[in-house]
Amino acid sequence: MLEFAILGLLQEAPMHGYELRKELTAKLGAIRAAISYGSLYPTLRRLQAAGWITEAAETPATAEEVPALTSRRGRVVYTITAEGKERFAQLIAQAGPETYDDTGFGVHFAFFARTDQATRLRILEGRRRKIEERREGLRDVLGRAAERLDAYTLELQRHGLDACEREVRWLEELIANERSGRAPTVPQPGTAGGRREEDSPPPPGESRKERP
Amino acid sequence: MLEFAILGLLQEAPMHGYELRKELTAKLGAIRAAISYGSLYPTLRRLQAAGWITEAAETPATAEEVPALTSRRGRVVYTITAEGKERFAQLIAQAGPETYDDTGFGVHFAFFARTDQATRLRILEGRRRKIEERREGLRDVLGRAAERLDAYTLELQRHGLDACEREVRWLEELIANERSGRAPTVPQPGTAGGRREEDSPPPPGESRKERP
DNA sequence: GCCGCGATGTATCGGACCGATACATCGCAC
DNA sequence: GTGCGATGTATCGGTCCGATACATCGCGGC
Repeated sequence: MLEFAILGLLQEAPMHGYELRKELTAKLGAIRAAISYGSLYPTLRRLQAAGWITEAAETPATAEEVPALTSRRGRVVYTITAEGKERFAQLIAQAGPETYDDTGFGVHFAFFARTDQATRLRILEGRRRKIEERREGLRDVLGRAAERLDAYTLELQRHGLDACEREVRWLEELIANERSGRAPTVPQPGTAGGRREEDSPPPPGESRKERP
Repeated sequence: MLEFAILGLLQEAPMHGYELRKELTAKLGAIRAAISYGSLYPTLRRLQAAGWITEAAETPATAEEVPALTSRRGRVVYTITAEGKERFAQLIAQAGPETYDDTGFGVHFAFFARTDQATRLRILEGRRRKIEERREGLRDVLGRAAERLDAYTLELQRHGLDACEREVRWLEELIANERSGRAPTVPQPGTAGGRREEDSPPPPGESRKERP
């Protein structure tokens, strides 16, 4: 998951760790609290070892001025490689069942602007199915096992059920939108030619179809 | 978290691993998919080593009938000890900031029937504060950094913001309800006078001192 | 002048939890 | 009589978190 998010973010610009964490937190704020350095740095090292990103100590722009007086630990800037972009594309293409759990879905969704329409649709439908299953499970418990559970547990289930129903509706809208809207499929990694606009996705969701 | 949930569940009845997982999944279905055996069994071992639960191989009721013909691996039934109950009470009393994240809150909430009212209130308010902070963060991003993000990411934030607002409202209701005396449930009065027989709520400091 | 303090910045360590996997038994439908 | 899904116990590698440590920088207050 983190690997995917990092590769996705670094395609927008090279960054150092701290910055990466901030951007990650901003982009994924809706689904995760904040990425821990305890996972970020080891993952960066792993990605570098795999050749998907390169690491470069920041050169002090004021060149010879500041030599090695205090052995300043410079910021380390990470840049994605061609292999890294390839890897990212591969991860998108693979997008399987693990992509449908809460975190996995959220992270993939956050990078839908870099995902082709067919895959977007596949992920949205997979997620919907998963949530529908969870919804049925909750309905079962609320129906059949209600008397075995205390009132607080039941209230928790009700709240969860409500969230499920709401998310299914949200997904329905997104799916309908994706299908009808003619998907100006965004910058495809690999297809070198053409526009390098990083955000020109189709307008998703939106739709204020509230009861008037 | 798992430790807490196991100690809580085993106070209702002794169980073996498989059963424990099923009950756990039913009780926490709203917040977690399913507990993995890869965490369940090691945790059981840890709890046993700490003396909070005891492990007993199930005795084949049909005693001498089935000796050691196939070296039948019997089911292992776990029972909570007095120290275990103490530990559970202690975990409730400690309930700090880690209790306010998604999973931690959910698990604690699921055992509110075994939690005294003051602690319930503290947890609900801590959770509310936390969600309010997340909400403000999302509003910030949607307000200030909106043009930096693509339409999908924005839609994700909007959906997250909506969920936050909804949860805050839910918590408000629960808190008001908790303060105004009795009744765990929020919207439905439903369950009238029924007394639960299996969950005897005799937690550390329940009963009187209610503020009508 | 200098002192604390919060933001920036890199990094490690132990532990919690997951997903895949393995293996064995039981009852039942085909 | 055989396959197959539910029941049942268990391990292993890997991901990620929370706590912690340490260093620099700019700023306001004393």
